[in-house]
Amino acid sequence: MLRIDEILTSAVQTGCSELFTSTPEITQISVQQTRPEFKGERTVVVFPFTRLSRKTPEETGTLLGEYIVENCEDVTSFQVVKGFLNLSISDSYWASELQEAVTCGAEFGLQPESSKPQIMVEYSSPNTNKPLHLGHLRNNFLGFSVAEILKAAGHSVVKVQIINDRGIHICKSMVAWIKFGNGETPESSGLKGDKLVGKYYVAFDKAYKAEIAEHGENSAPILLEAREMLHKWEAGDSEVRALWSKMNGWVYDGFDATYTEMGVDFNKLYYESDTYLIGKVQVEKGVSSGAFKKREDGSVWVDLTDSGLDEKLLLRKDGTAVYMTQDIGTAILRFEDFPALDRQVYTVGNEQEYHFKVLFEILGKLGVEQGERCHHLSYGMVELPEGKMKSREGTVVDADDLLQEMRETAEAVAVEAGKLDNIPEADRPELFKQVGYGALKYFLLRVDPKKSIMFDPKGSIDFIGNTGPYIQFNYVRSRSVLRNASIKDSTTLKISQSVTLDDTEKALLMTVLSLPDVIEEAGKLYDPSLVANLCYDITKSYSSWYQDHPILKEENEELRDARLAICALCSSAVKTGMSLLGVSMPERM
RNA sequence: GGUCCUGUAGCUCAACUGGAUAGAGCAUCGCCCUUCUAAGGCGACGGUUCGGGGUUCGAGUCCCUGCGGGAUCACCA
Repeated sequence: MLRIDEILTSAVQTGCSELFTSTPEITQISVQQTRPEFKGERTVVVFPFTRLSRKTPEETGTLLGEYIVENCEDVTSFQVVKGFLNLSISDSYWASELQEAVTCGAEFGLQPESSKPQIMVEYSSPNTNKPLHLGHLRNNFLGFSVAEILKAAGHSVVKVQIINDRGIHICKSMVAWIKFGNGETPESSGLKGDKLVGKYYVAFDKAYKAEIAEHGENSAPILLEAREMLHKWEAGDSEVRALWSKMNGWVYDGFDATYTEMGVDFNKLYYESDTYLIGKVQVEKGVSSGAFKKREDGSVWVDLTDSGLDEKLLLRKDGTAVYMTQDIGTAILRFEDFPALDRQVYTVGNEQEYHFKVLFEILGKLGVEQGERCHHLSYGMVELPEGKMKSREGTVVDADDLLQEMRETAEAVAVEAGKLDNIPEADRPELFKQVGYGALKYFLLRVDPKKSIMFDPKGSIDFIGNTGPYIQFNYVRSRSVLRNASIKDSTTLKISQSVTLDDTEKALLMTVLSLPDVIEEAGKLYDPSLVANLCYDITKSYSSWYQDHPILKEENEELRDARLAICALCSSAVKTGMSLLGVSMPERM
C-alpha cells in the first residue's frame, strides 16, 4: 500500500470517530487513484461513512476533507464530487517517495530475502517418452515465474520437478528402439536425445496400430513385449535397467538443452523411479491409523465423502501403486527432505484439479498439516485455432522448433526495422534470444493462468503493441537516456523536495510505486499475469510521458534530475518485473 | 447427471476483488521523425460485459436461474 494511503486510511478512521463518533472498519475504507478528469491524486470513497454521519455523501465528504486537510500535512486540498473525496497531495510527498524508491535501486519492489516461510514449487515434470511442446512451455514459464515472484515477495523457494522416468511409456520406446533402432544414438544420428526417444515412441505406436487389426488391442505382440519389459524393469533386470538408463540419459540431455535455452532451472530433481514405492509405506501407515480402509479383496481406499469428494483407490488389490500412491509418497518425502517447508505448489494442468484436491485432503488425513496450505497451480490448455494439440494429427507445436522460430522472427523484425547497425555482430544472437523469448514468455504469462490460451502458429506472436518486445524497447530507450546522461549509479540521484511534478508524472509514479504490492499480491495468488500487466502499464505510461517530456534537454535543473530519477525508477522497476517473468532485458535493440 | 473453471469491442486480453463515463493491444482510417532509439507517440472508429431476475447509495464483479465453451468424476498416468 502507498504510504499516503496508510496515512489516509488512519486519518479517515480518526476523522470519522471524531466527527461522527463512530469508527469504520478498515475494510470499508477504499482509497484509490483519482481519475484523470478530476483534480487530485488520491480518492476516498465516502458512501460507506454516510451511515455513520447520517448526512448526505457530499456533506460527509466535505467534513472528512476538511478534517484530513487539517490533520495530514501531506494533503494540501480536497474536492468532493458526488460521493468521492478527491485529495491533492503535496509536491514534497511525491518528491520524497520518488527519492526513496530510486535510492533502493535494483532492490526496489523486493522484500528481504527469506523473510517468509519456505515454499517448494514443482513445475515441468514431463514424461520421458516425448519431446517438450508448447504446453510444457506454458508450464515451465509459469512455474519458474511463480517461484521467482515468491522469492521476490520474501519467501525462500525450492524449485523442483518430478521426472516420470518409469512406466509403460518408456518401455514402449525401448522396445521399438531394440526392434527398429539398429543401435541408433544421438551421436550417430545427430538427433537431440529426447527427439530420438520420441521417434521410437511414435514408431512403437505405429507398429502397435498395425498389429491391432490382427491381434486386438490387448494382445498385440509388441504391446505384450512392452509389458514384459515393464515387469523385467520392476524385477530389476540388469539388461533392461541398463537400456532404460541409457535412453533416459539421452532424454535428460535433450531436456537439459531445452531448459537451458528456456532459462529455467531447478534446485532438486525427484525421479519417479526413486519415489514410486515410498507411497505404499505411507498408505499402509494410514491403514493402521484408521485413516484409510482395506477392503476384503485387499485394495485400499480413502473415504473423502465428508469433504464432498468420492472414495478414492490408493492401492490396487494386488498391492501395486497407482498414481496417487506415489504422489503421496513424493509429497511426504519432500517434507522430510525440507523440514522447514511450509507448503508445496504444484504447477500442473487443470485436468488434474480433482487429483490434487484429493491429494491435499489425504495429506491432512495422514497428519501432514501443511497439506491444507499446499496449492495446485492449475492452468488452462494452450489451444490452436482448430482445437487442442494432437500428436496424432501432427499439430503439436514442438518447444525447440518454436524457440528457434522466435529467434528467427526476432532477427527478421530487427533487420526489417534497420535496427542492427549499432549492434555488434557478436551480440546479435543473444539479442535475438532476449527479444524472441521475451515475446514468447510475455505472450504466455500475461494472461490469467487459469484461462486457456489461443495460439495461432500461422499468425506468429506479435512484437508490437502489448508485447514483451514493446516493454524491452522502452526499457532500452530509458537506458539510453541514462547512458547519455552519464549516470553510472542512479541510486545516488538527488531529488529536490520542492520540485513540482505534473499530473502525468504523478500518475506514472503511482503506477511504479505499486510494484511491491503487485509482487506481493501476485505471490499470494500465484499469478504472474499481475506482474506482466503492471510492466505493461508502467511502460505504456512511461512511453507516453517520454514522448513530450524532455529529460536531458530540460533546462530547469531540479526538474531534469527528477525526470532522470523517474526514468531510472521506471527502467529498474520494469527490469525487476520482467525478470520475475523470466524475461531478460537488452541494453540496446 | 454431479463438481470445478469460463463467457467483456470483429480478434487477443485488462478492469486495483463492490466504486465515478468498462480500459489496452491487434485490425481499419487519419496525423507526428532537423528533437534523449518511430519495435514509438497522438487521434478516430468500435460495447445491451451471454440472456433473465435479485441484493444496495452503486454490480462486469456478489446471489438465484437459464444458455454456450472447457475440464473432471477409472484397480489410466
